[in-house]
Amino acid sequence: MSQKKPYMTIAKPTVEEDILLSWGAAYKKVNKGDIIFMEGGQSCFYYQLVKGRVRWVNINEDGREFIQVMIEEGESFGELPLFDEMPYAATAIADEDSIVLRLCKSHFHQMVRSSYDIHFNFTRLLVERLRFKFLTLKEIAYNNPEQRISNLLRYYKRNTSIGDKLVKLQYTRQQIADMTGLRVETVIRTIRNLHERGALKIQRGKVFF
Amino acid sequence: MSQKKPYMTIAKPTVEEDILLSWGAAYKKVNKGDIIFMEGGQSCFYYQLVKGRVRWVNINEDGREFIQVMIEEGESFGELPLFDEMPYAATAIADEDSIVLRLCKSHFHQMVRSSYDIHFNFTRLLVERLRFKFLTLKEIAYNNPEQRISNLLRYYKRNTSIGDKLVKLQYTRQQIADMTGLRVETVIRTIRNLHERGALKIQRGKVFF
DNA sequence: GAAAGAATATGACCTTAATCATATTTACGC
DNA sequence: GCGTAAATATGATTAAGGTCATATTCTTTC
Repeated sequence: MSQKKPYMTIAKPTVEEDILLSWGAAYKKVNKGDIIFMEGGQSCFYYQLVKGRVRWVNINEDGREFIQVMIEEGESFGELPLFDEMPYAATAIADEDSIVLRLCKSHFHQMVRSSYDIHFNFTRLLVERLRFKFLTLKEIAYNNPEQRISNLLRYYKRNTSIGDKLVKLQYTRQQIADMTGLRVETVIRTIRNLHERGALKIQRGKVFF
Repeated sequence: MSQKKPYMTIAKPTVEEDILLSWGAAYKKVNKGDIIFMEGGQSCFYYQLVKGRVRWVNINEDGREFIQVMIEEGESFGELPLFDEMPYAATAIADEDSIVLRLCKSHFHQMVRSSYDIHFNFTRLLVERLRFKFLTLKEIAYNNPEQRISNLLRYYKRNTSIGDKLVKLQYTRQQIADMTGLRVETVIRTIRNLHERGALKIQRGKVFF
């Protein structure tokens, strides 16, 4: 039950907690389902996830979500507007009860200016995110559901496990669908197929690979 | 004929030419179709486009291209590996005869370290590219061909023209297809429809809007 | 451990864009 | 201006994934 969750960590803790605190950041508790900020809104804060999980999504007219990034512990989010003064590109929603660190915009800018290393970490983070987008985009543009899902899983595993021991997927089929632009049913069917062909294992609905 | 081309400029000149030159950058001529660097390869240089156009693409097993970014004059490209030491995420091909500025990796790092503003410009560029990826991804994931294409055109126009005077699209149908993950025929048909409904104009095959 | 609510599963049918084939128009070199 | 290559156009057919409806299994809570 209280097993260590194998998180999908795209980046290491962006900024050390104590550094953020020294610049005046404050902890904030958010409940599952809470909206932290909204697509199109103006930005006032830098956010970093301390505990929990946040999904960073676009929501279309029919209420369908597209998950742009799953934010895991230690990762920053909502930093785009802090660098280009544009509105938020997507909405941040707590995927589970979470704790975030929040630093106001002006202090954030001072902090970035104060240290090459901190600044470089952000540059690096953006590069990693961009790389992931390059990958996702070519997947979605050219591959069939099976390849899209397989490659997402491969990526997940690479960022989640050491060695090649079995990993339990921490996403629902719906979330996979929302990350790949497919429908739940298609994801379910595809994962079933992969299971039948031995490419992964389904145990009580959960995916292991 | 020699009209000023309304380029799609996602970013302003990333680094001023004379600054690059002072750090030891050298001009290099490339012919239309030349490969500047290849996906998966190791990176040795920073590149910036002086003249012409470069497409930055993933190519799949069947030889189909997916255009990740169209690089316009003044923009940098291939900088991802310089920040994260990973291989190139895509292949850069000269879309027309072009001139690039090339700066070796170590000098690039010194340059970035030397000036907060130069560093910040890169951060900003990455943010803009990331924003564009967010946009493209949600388009591709959730919209039909018509919306994908319309939104691409809208984005093109915003980055290309001042005011709302008519713009001539500088992309072929094939390139639109390679940017949206659709097929040429679909793009052709969709643009025809848009033309029929008065959303844009086709004159001798060229698109104006 | 029973009930309620998520999440997963599965079948039948339908729609949309891909595919393939071929024609026409436009651009370009000499 | 003629010939060739590239780009655009259009019809017929197909297949892949979406849609809808419903069932089953798993998880959580009291």
